[in-house]
Amino acid sequence: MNKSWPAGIAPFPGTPFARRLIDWQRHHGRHDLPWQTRDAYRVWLSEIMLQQTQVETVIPYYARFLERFPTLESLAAAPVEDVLARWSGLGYYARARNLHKCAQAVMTRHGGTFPADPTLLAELPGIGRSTAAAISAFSYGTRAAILDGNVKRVFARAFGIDGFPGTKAVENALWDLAEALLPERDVDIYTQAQMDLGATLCTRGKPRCGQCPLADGCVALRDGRVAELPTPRPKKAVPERHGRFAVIVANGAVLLERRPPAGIWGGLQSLPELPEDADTAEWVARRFGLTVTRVAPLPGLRHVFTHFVLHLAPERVEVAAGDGVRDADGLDWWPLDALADAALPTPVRKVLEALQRATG
DNA sequence: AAAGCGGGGGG
DNA sequence: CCCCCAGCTTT
Repeated sequence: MNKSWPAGIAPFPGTPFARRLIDWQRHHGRHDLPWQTRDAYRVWLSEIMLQQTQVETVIPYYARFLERFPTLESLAAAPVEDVLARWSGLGYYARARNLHKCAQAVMTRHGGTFPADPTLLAELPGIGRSTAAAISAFSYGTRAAILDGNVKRVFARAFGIDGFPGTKAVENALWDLAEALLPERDVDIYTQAQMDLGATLCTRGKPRCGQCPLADGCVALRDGRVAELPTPRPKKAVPERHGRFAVIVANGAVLLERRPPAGIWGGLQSLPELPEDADTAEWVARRFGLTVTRVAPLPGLRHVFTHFVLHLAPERVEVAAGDGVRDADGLDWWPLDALADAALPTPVRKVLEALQRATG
């Protein structure tokens, strides 16, 4: 309340910033997104899915997820494997593991109801300061500031804020601004307006400044700096890694191995990873107690992560029918026609779907 | 091919 | 606390 206006930042001329956004939202914002309810469970689910992921991508996942987990109770009671299976393809799978933990925490700590206080929300797994504010504003009308990528971009341009928003100093300045600009009322509309303005007008490339309600006060537009703000992340070289994966097939099923709970593709089902120098047939025979009848390379795949590039080299391994697998913990023979139900990362899904198409 | 997108956890 | 990590889509 009554936060002091940040130093060196000029207020918007005439109509205040928040008023402009709220007025704009009523006519030009999005009002028909499937999670625009006051149901905190649905709001929370959407906000977690929307972390690092755009609206259009989220919509089908959101629908399929709610179909399987219609209530907080059903989600909390489900095995984490089922949660990961419905998350498969969305990426950042720690979000799904935290989502599941969070559902259980809300059941035990809060009696099955999400708290309205953003501070309490932010103590739950997977919910940080911005997500907590969004959930409480949308679900309960709480007066709390968000600061997501859209807001950072709008602020950086509108107020001419230099510096990469990932650095502590710039981020602190943006949070101060977010708090100072927060309106007294209609915070839910204001919050949606910031997201919608950033997603539909003040986009990264080709922003539509001609339609922007902030145009007459926008520092970046005035100074011809729209294209250079916000300041981009400093570039860094990404290392390359190589991985060999065994595609062990028998009787129309493939052997999947659950990955360790943390790290890349944590908790997901994947293909067994071959050691760099191992002889494929020998390693598969020893590791799984299977009799290998044939090994053949499959087309490789280049998969780009933010911090490294992974070259996947899959090898098709045929084994004698009727062989059982030794050390069955975390291992599953998965029918190729049931891949839709598997908790697979996208590149592994690609490899297996190509194989399924090839073998019919 | 490069950049964008919130939060968790380790050093 | 700061730095690194994670996976997909869009441009």
